[in-house]
Amino acid sequence: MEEDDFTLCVLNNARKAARAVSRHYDRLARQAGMTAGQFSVLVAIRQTTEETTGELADRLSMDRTTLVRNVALLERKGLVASSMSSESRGKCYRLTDKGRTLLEDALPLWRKAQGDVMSHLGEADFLRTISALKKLSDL
Amino acid sequence: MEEDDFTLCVLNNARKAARAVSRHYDRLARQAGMTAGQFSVLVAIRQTTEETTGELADRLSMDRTTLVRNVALLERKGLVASSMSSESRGKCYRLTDKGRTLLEDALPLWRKAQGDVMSHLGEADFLRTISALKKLSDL
DNA sequence: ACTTTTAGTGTGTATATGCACACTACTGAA
DNA sequence: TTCAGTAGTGTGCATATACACACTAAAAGT
Repeated sequence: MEEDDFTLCVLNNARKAARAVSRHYDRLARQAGMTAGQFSVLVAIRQTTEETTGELADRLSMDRTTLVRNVALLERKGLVASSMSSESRGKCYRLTDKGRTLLEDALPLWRKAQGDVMSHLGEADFLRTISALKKLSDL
Repeated sequence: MEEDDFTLCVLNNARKAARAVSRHYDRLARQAGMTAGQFSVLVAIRQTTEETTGELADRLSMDRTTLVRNVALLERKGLVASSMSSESRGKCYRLTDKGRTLLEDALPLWRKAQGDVMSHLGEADFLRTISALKKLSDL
């Protein structure tokens, strides 16, 4: 029967995994003067051309208002600049030079973190894990 | 060569997945008057016999101080009670009757959430995903 | 023209997360 | 017996997360 096996709780396992991963990347990111979350947003903005805040938030599976505050922080730090988009009445964001440089500094640390996970999981499981996470994201 | 493919960023994907899953479970949990995170901690405490705060935190891959505040909140809500352990100089936690009842109320919602994920992933992928998440947790 | 819909913006409040730090009390060795 | 180590506790600060709510302005219907 096996009802209510909490070792199979997706919530628990997903949060535990995210906390563990975040901690690992965070410790490295701090060496470059930012948090892991900030790194994620910077990367997302770098890939952006003309995305509205809501679209960017969707791409990160993040609440729009969460992103607003994250980006506001990055603007205060001088890493990101915003302006109104010509079409589509939305804001758009871009990295400042400082932001681009900082991201460049953080890249070797990111590569190390990725390598750490890779060697922890093994190459085959690494790709399977990524794809499992992606599938969960569009729940 | 394919250097620096951020679609393979473990941090990004893990956080995205956790946000998506948390949101889903959270919306259901709120119907029972708690958050998804509180549900997780309540479940963990229910399984506890004589665990110190640090051990409980480890089991959740959560920082000890984060857990302290989560539990303090649950105590204020009257769902959890704490006392000093006889051996091992640590605190130990237990559900109050109110906590046990609330958890009971939340169970059908939890089962629905698990079912939603199950049907989103398919049964085989479900188990593979859980095991991938577990592996990430002890990074 | 004006009013409604709609696509976008931001703020208030509550919770979650973790690092740095400080505190307390057993435990054991000089 | 005092004192260093250690296993535990909690707080200050900064950030992250999301829901409810309120606001603004473009688009579109009448």
